[in-house]
Amino acid sequence: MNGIRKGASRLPGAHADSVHAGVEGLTDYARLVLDAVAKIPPGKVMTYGDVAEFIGRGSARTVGMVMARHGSEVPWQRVVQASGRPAEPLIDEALQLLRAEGCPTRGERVVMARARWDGS
DNA sequence: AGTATGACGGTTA
DNA sequence: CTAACCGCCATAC
Repeated sequence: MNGIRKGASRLPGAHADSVHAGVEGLTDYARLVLDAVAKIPPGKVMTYGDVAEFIGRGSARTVGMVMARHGSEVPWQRVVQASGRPAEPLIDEALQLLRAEGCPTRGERVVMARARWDGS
């Protein structure tokens, strides 16, 4: 329904789409990602791909980009790779935080079968 | 308009 | 298990 998407209802002078950012200088997409991550319950995790699917936009890659820039504002440790392993530069700290909140782990990875959150 | 990049994911070897 | 490849898509330039 409705074809209008961009253009219109935009302040004159603004470039367009996601630029101009409303809060914290975040793009609309970044807000969707961070909002989703903030909803993951303690002890549970979502993969980058899960988040993209959950918000219906982007991909695992694009979610990773948002997390790299603004992840510090949310429970970033609850977003892991599909393998259950936290992203490269954060493995140790992420595992430490996850174990502290009761997330099941084995070695350097989260036991996805038990900790993966479906968004319910 | 295009090109390059990246806290990814899945497949194949 | 590791490594290479390709698809993915918002952003930056």
